[in-house]
Amino acid sequence: MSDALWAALADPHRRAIVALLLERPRSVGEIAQARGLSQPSASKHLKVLREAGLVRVRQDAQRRVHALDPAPMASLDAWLAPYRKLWNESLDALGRRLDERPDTTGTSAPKD
Amino acid sequence: MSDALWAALADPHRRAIVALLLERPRSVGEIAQARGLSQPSASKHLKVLREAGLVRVRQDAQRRVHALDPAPMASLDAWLAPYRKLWNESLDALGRRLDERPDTTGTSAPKD
DNA sequence: CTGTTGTATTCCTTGACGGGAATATAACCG
DNA sequence: CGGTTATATTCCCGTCAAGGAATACAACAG
Repeated sequence: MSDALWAALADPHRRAIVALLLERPRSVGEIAQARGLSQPSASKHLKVLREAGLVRVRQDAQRRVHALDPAPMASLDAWLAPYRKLWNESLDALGRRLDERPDTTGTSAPKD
Repeated sequence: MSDALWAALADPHRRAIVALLLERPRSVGEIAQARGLSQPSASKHLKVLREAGLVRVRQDAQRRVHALDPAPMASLDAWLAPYRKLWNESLDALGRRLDERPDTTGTSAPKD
């Protein structure tokens, strides 16, 4: 449950990279092109992901093939676990309430 | 999958607040004291959590009692789902995944 | 209305983060 | 060896978020 993990995933580009690597390992160049990033930018983001333990590198000639390491995700899942119970109850209750009363129960809608 | 949600949870103080609210709803002052935050700081963090939809507020006299709304956590869970498969399948298979591309490099020992 | 409590907001400063350009490093090929 | 490809790193800069102090605002008690 390191801060580094959260910080790494807080960036949309990095989440996109992680999603890319979910499909298959890719080189830095592939990632940069796929996400429309400059090469240095991709390299830097990958460094953050590496240091968060989310990604591992294998060297293939001049290429550096990055692969997802889903292990840290498990700690996210563990962190999420206590809340999971809650939202199951909440959604359940909400559904019931909505069935009974079609009313705006301030569920969310962050208006601004 | 709003960035606001990730940004809100990227901060350790805010994760701590969320954990506090998992136990029971609390007023701003209680939260500030429990986490050793100044009152303005607590108020600001709670605002971020509110705007991320993670917290809802009920007014009790002059107090503002904040309660956790676990619903947004569900989107985190959904985001996590594809990765959950990976680490559930078998962590042993990770090594195989990393060596997915057959090559002459016989060094399979994971570095880092 | 006046004072008091609880909370929100503003102002300011500081440090971290991300992007771009240029450059450095590494691995390969001839 | 020199040259080429792939990636990493550095430097600079604009932006943004967080913290502290002071203040504004809201709800209540009398």
